[in-house]
Amino acid sequence: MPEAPEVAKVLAALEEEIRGAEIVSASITHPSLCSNLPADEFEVQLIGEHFNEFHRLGKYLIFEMDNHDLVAHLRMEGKFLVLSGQEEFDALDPIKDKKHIHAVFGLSDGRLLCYKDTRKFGRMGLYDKPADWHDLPALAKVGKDALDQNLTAEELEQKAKRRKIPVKTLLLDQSFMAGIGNIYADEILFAAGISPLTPADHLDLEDWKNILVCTRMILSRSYSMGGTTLRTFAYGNHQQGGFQNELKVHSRKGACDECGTPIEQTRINGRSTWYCPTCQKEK
DNA sequence: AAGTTCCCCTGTTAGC
DNA sequence: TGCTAACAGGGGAACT
Repeated sequence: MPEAPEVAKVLAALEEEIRGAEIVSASITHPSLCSNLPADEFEVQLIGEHFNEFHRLGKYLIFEMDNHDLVAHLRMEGKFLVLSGQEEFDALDPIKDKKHIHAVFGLSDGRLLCYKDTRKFGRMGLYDKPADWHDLPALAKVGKDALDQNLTAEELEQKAKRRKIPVKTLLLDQSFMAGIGNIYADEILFAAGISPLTPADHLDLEDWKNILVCTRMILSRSYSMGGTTLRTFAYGNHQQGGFQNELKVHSRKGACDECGTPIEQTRINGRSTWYCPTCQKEK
């Protein structure tokens, strides 16, 4: 479940390892991984390309190459592994690892960049370079990143005032604000003292200022802790996060840290949702 | 325009 | 103990 902090950790680790590297071979064994091109064409177009620049928008990873931009979304379980070479690949566990590697990119120094995704939900798109990477087709519907300093509470309030859906559902809408997933939506609303069930149009400008401050505080804190590892998240091949130890409501059973009221679990728009009925008021 | 439902996947967990 | 059903979840398509 990589959300903005986890995607940022993955991207930073990759940039450290493969910035400037050239792709000399490409093998895609799960064709639907490629969202906008046939897999064979995808493979051909990547040959000779270099990983020049690394960007993140919401939960998307953007690799600027020479003639293309590669846009990847890890969804729930996608991972990039950087292996020293074929020997290390051959030594992988066939059931736990090899079986779930759906793409292997050979680099000019002999290393292998592998994409592993147990549930095959992740996607990659390869596009001709646009003038601005914000213009990439895969990102057309993605709103401003939650950590974008140009994002204001005023525009959130404007967008939200015509929406009757629960505020939690709106926080998960990537066209509203990008980068928040199920874990941080719960944590942000706890920090803001707002019930996830509150209809979005019941919130005023002060509420949105509050939500935006809490969003930035929590996402930044989580990034500094290495992200949240609840199930399987890891970056830099094996490194796990630490923010799961600081979660106040998400996936927690038992008493609220602040007031002792039992944390409630419910389902909002099909998503498991945790909140404190005392600390978080419905408006 | 806004909201709802279904689908994609497979490993893990809950329940009988 | 062993089986099955439910669950986890982001985003996109199709629908009302």
